[in-house]
Amino acid sequence: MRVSQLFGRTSKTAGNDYQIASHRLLTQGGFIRESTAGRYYLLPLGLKVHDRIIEIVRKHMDAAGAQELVMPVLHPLELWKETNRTTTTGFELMKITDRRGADFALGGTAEEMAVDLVRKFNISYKDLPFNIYQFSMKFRDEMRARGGLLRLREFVMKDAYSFGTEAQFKETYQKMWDTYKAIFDELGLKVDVVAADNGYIGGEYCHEFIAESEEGESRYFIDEQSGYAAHEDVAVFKIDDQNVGDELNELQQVDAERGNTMEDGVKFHNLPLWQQTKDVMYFDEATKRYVLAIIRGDFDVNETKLMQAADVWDLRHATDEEIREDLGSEPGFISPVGFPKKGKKTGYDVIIVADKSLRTVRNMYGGNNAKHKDLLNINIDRDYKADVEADIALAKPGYLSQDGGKLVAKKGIEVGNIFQLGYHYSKLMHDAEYTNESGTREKYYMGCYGLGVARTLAAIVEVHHDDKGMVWPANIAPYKAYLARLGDKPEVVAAADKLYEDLTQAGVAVLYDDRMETRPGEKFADADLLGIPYRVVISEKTIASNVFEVKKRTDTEAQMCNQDNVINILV
RNA sequence: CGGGGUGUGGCGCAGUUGGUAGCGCGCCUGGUUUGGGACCAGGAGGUCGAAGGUUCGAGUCCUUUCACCCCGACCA
Repeated sequence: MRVSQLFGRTSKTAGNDYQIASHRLLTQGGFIRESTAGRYYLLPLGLKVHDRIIEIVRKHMDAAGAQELVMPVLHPLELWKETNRTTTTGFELMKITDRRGADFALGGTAEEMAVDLVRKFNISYKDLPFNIYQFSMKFRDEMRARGGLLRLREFVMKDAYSFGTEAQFKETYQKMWDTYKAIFDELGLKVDVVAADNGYIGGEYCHEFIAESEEGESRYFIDEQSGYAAHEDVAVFKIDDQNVGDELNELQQVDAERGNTMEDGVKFHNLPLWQQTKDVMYFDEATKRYVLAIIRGDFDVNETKLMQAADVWDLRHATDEEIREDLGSEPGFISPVGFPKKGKKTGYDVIIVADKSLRTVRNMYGGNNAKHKDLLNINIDRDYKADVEADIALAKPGYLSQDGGKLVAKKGIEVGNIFQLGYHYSKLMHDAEYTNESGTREKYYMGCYGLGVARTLAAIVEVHHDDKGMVWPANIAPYKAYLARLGDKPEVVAAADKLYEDLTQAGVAVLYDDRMETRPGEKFADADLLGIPYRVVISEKTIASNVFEVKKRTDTEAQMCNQDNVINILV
């Protein structure tokens, strides 16, 4: 491709809106252009890289035995109703109505479609297991698009869906795990594989593939000794016993003229923070229930774990008014002891969720559901009962993992994930069954596997760039070589044209900077900005000494070589 | 959705107490240049995000609205 013909132009500057390296460089380099927030034009250079990534993903998916197909982008809303996901999805479903009034969802993920397709075939155990996948545009009405391609409202996702028996699943999951590792490895992205929360997708466990980056939105922990890695949402850690040997003392009501923070409690009673109860009042808008989370005073509540434990999904903090007027308690003095089962005014149910850490401490102290009233020697089971007891504690840097090593906090870009779905969809959807060996129908066991192509592209730029521009790994660079012609003298033009043709003949993808009257500095700057792996220079000087100048994007020094060498280096 | 901010040629910005819109980059033409983003001369390009209002007069003041950026909840 000749630069003079290339659609999309580089830019020397970028505005203040481009705060993230990948966003700025991809825009300046003419790889992408914003349409509206979260929706981008992918320009010829950007599309080339996008396509290379797709090729690599496809190669590995096919090698893993997955089969590519394409599903409609408009999903009948009926299907989403079947799994009740019109109300529970994390991303807002985009909806659309056709001329007959039929409702469709713009596909944001396609579990229902995959099941619907498979059940049309009346499959048997002989067909299992199999894995189908597609590359398709996904639409998500994200609350906030961010960082250029990092969080889009429209993006191409590779989404795969596996079907099999429960016994077969482990191998399928492992195969996808290995496949993802191989994909990201080939793409030049180091990823951490991290246990995470299934969220709206459903199922019991999943793993995210996260490229470590300051610009990432995913926070996770790693125990570098044991290799334990988990998303902040699900990370578990070792909780030390405190005074579990102590006798249970008698529950005692005391006046407590104190402020309503945890520190105020510590100061007033002169007792350790870990002995205090932390009581956090939530309300779930989805199920209209109050959730009282209780945890040891030196820990914080992990809201994701809490939502899992309480089986709710639209949690917010309760307001002071709700706490006072509906629940008859007092902010800062909430206690599970004698806490109402229902809201007085609203009649909404209250669920008490106790963290496991409450088993590591005895004779706790905390509020008594009234201003300036506290309780001493609170003990679970004896003084209150929890509706749910679970791990709802938030991991923090420096805590010990269950394997004993220190948890180190990291940030990164989630470029892919693999989900165990189990029977989640096959139970919710009718006829999601196969015929087993004895001729009866059984639910199949599923998994799904997502990978965002554009986000991966952005992550690669985040990891591979310097102050001059992008630095593409050779296998996904839009072109292998940037041929910069300096000067427009006929002999220079002739030599450059010839090398361009020769390299092209030899199968080297060359971006030929044939722009007339463009000065050398600008051509070098563009070569650097675009991050093409090799830069070849032809000028009067190189012609005079009968050489070509070749420089790797990552090197500072160029080398001189003859034509055969150029081709050898670049092929 | 909550909080903060911004909308003026393709891009980056200026525009004072309201007086009829400017600078840099880029683009086009001609010329001089050509190894790290040149210089000279000329030129094109803007219903100032949109709608309403106040006023003799609005980029500027008021109201409404839309879009975009940043922080939070969410995700490939």
